[in-house]
Amino acid sequence: MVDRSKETLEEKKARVQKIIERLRQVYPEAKCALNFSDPLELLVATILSAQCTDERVNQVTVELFQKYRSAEDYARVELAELEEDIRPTGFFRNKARSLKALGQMLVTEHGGKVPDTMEALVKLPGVGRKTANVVLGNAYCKNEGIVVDTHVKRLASRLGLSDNSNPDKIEQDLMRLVPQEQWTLFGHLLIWHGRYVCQARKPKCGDCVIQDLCPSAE
DNA sequence: CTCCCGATAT
DNA sequence: ATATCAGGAG
Repeated sequence: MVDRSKETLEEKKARVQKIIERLRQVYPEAKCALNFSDPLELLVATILSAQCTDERVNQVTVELFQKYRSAEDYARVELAELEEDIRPTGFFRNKARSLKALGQMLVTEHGGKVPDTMEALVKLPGVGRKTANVVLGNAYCKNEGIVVDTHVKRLASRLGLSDNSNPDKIEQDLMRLVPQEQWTLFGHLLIWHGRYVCQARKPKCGDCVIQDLCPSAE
């Protein structure tokens, strides 16, 4: 199907455009699956989404966002109480510790608001480039990077778009292949496709619309 | 690299 | 039984 050994950079960029066009047709609704109504809610939901399905996060945040309406609310709450409020999302001790420290830092360093730059976001506790990219792309409509989560990591590898295993290096590889204005869209499309077709355990290559563009297709 | 967390799918 | 789920810190 795809002989990647003798594919030039330009050919690979063209293949990426075909991938984007096809996935756009299949997933016109692809967007952030986490429910939120402001940057703080999205930041919190994204931290909770680590090693947890979006569906479960959305269940927890219904009540969480009614109780915690500002950075101050996270900064003030007793750690044990916050742990119980987010327990079903897993890693609840680490996440609760991050959220409380995050709330405190937002209050002391950013006037209680979520910053809108990569530099400031990744300095926040529990926030790496993946989480920062989700907030920048979906709450602030900025294409400062590409979200590399478990789905994007897996699909970038299977599609032969990166040979690296480090998420930051994968992101750099992808940013060279995708025009900046498509960075956020690209992440959503790969995540949708990874969730429904190109699954981790048993990819449904028979149902895949980019099978002929994939060096790993069976 | 390991650890953190537990529900669900295979 | 084991792998996986919109990761990040030590």
